[in-house]
Amino acid sequence: MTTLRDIAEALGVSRTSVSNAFNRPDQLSPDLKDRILAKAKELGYLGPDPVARMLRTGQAGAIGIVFAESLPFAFSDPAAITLLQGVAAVCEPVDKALVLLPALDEAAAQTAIRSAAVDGFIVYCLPEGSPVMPALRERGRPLATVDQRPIPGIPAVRIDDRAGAETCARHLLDLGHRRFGIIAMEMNLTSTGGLVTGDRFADSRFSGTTERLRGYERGLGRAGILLDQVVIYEADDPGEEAGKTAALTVLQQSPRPTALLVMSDRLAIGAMQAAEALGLAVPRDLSIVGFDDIPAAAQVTPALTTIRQPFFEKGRTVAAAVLDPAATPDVTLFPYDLIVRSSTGPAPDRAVGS
Amino acid sequence: MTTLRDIAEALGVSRTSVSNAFNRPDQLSPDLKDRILAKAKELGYLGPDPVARMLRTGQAGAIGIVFAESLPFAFSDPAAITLLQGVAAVCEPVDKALVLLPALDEAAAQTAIRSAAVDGFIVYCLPEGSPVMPALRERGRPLATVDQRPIPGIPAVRIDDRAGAETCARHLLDLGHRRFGIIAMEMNLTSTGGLVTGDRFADSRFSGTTERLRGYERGLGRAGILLDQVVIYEADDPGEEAGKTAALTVLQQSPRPTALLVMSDRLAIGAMQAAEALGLAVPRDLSIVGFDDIPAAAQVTPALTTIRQPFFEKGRTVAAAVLDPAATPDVTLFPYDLIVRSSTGPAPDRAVGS
DNA sequence: CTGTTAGCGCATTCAA
DNA sequence: TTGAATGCGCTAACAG
Repeated sequence: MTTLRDIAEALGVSRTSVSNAFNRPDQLSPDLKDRILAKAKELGYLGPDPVARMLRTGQAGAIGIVFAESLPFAFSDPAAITLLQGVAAVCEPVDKALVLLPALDEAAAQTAIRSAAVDGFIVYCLPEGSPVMPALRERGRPLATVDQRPIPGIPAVRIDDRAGAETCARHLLDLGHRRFGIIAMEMNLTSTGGLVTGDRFADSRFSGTTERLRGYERGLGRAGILLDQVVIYEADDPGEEAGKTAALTVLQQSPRPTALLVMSDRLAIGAMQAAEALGLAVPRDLSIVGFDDIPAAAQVTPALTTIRQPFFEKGRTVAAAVLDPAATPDVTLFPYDLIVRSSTGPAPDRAVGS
Repeated sequence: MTTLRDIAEALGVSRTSVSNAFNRPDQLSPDLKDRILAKAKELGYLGPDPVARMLRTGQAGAIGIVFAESLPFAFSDPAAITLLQGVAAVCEPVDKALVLLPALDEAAAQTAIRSAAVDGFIVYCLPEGSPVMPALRERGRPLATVDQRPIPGIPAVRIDDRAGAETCARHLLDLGHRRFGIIAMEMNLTSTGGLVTGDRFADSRFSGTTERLRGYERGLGRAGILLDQVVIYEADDPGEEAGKTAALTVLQQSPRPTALLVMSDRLAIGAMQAAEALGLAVPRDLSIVGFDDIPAAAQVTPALTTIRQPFFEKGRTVAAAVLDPAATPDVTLFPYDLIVRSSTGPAPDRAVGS
């Protein structure tokens, strides 16, 4: 392998000059520069080794983003993709590459994190208590979190999930619904899913799940409805299929809920499929409200009522936080909006005066 | 900053032992190991510096993937996402991180490529003649390309786009269509789009675009139809909106085409929106065939007839090629399939015997 | 404009 | 088991 030094020696010039020929061509007489470049080509020099440069300069030129899931899984999540777009939108102009780091296998993740050449880490949706977090802190690089429980001293960006969920519940209450089902996201990475009771969520490792459940609870509480009185099903993964499975069970309870509070749009879309399979018309027989407002939410039929949150902006903001930690507030709370579309309507009981 | 040496000195042991304490804990007496780890913690040692280790070992533990577009754009492409899933599926088990590198700005891309700490590069859909390619070769790392013109000596994975496109044309011909419109993908990164003639495509820098056009040409040729006799519109970007714009123009030509050959599903979905806006029923008044079979193709109404290609598998294959270049054939051609759904039907003229 | 000097932090021989 | 020595390839000061 040819190095800087080889070409310096071959030419009888200093290593600095060779380095300059590549990095600061204007600090060199054009003639010398050309001779150096020519000789470099002749010797098959591949250009300054990026790793050696990093070692010398202390700059990696990349920022890492760690996902709680496996990467193929993460890519199936439209919310994560949009977030990534926001991150990329700020990294690209400042010439930082993006390094994707999965954290499903926590041991592997720790190794990956310890050996990633990055200038900082974005941490997405990690469950509480994950051993990945300590590994991250040990790297001593700037950190910022998105969509997870804020950690003191580390910039966090998120929305008020609890308030968003409460808004969903109130929307349904306002429409006259009184019998509810809840389809919950996973409580932790190894959930097997199934019917659960509200108190189980005390153990939830995912902040979004916990908060949204509390929001539903608070919202329903305004009508005197307790979580014990509602059917809760925890999905076993974030996909549409899991939502369908969940809804199939929830909708066979009696009395059948007239409204479903669903913690994510993907699950909600699955729930709509379940309703169709059961011959239930949405929203006539059943109202469904999702969460997130992923692009598909507006495209399904009927279009999904949901909570919109600004994933792209959130991505931009975390990226900026990692790039300039000093200038970043401890927690950035983004606004959310209830987007009322066609999947929610008046409670059927009401129509018959019950 | 604390280093290996600091802790070695503080403890009066060798640097080797400290290194071993972290990397080969079993090569050390448990007692010494514990003392080292304790002292490391005490001194605030962050663990072996990944960059220094890379320099020493020559392994970056990551593979790069370069996109022709900007990253936010690339992420909006369902095909790219699925490909990425495949790539991730093979990188994850072997503990390689994924480094995303945009190449829209070619100068910036060259710098990014020269300074990326990766063990190899996957190159996706780069236009022919891009200056990014030479920069990539100069790095002297394993390379593999997907969905672009194969370069001798570099493993390539793709499908036979030309044959796939020909299949689309024949399908429509078989249904009795004789008046066609073509909605083409971009010919190069700076296309402004608009109505074009077939010969313009001689200049196309994107292999998929060129090949698919040739395929349409060959297919239509079987019925004696020349490209001159069909309306061709080049979209100015890959998104649905561009497809709608294109179709709006194409469908206002007279005589109006009864069938649209569209080079991608995203454009085709846009074209369906255009048809709807013009009050044209698909497939009664207009047949549309896409390309790629992205997930949305099955979900739109009517469901899109299209060419399915195995993006996930393609991702796995390129990744494997970069990881083990020796074991890789020069070009891997994947199969494709015409998926006939509801967006294509008999030509309307035929019904009235014209 | 050009060269000299001095490490960046580590892992890997090899010998003890 | 442990340690000493060596250099991976580069760039940033600084001096000429």
